[in-house]
Amino acid sequence: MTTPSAPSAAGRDLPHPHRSEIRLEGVLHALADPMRLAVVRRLAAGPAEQSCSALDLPVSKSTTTHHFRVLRECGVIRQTYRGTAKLNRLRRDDLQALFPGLLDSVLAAAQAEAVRRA
Amino acid sequence: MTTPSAPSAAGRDLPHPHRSEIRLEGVLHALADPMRLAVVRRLAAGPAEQSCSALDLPVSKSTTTHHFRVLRECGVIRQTYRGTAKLNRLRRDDLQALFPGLLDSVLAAAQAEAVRRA
DNA sequence: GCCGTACTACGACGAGTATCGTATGACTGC
DNA sequence: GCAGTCATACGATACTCGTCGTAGTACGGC
Repeated sequence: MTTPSAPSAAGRDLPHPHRSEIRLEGVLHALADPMRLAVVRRLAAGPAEQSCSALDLPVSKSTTTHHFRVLRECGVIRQTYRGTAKLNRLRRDDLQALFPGLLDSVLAAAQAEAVRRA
Repeated sequence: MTTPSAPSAAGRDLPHPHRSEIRLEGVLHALADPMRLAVVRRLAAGPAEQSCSALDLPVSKSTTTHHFRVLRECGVIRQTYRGTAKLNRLRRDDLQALFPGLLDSVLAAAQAEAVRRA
């Protein structure tokens, strides 16, 4: 079937909360899970856009999908399709505008704790 | 029934995690709940030490106790008995030493969101 | 068209948690 | 001693969440 008005590369759209809909408690809840915090740390440290499978979490595919969905629905990451892959990137600008310094503090805290535990 | 090894009167001690035992994910989890975040905000804004009942949360006494316990066990607050009341205060120093700027960022974010919603 | 890859949707299960009511313990003041 | 206040402990309940497996959809290449 021919998609009339949809470009093939980005045919599927995913729902994202608008900047004004992002809630602090949602962001904190999303970051409070170790698996999701690890995802955010790697998105912050590595390339700006990374696919779900590139992060290779130590859980099943289903669970990986679940965590990425939580991060997206809470406004922490933005997801876009690119062929069969889905690319993820941090919503740094939106988070910085809403909660200045919060993301950086959490990332620095995570880094500090990782160093401390090593 | 006479408690044989009754903990002596004024010396009721409550277990607190040592500074080195405080985990980032625990702190974030504690702060992700709206009720607990409200408690922390009021402890930060008001007098340094406030009793449990002084905050007058819109939940039952049992639930209030539960939330204070979570905050204490995650290392966010310190609780000490004073007569019949129990005084709560933020562990600002410990949190600042472990995760510099984190608590202030969260408090500022909560304040910003409260203003935005008004 | 057919197959492989990447991700999703759905249902299920166990663990954790937020809430409550009631009963209990600790302290203060009479 | 007795009563009142503050907070706790315990059990119950309903809900959320993290995890999985299986079945299914979308895309790209053969």
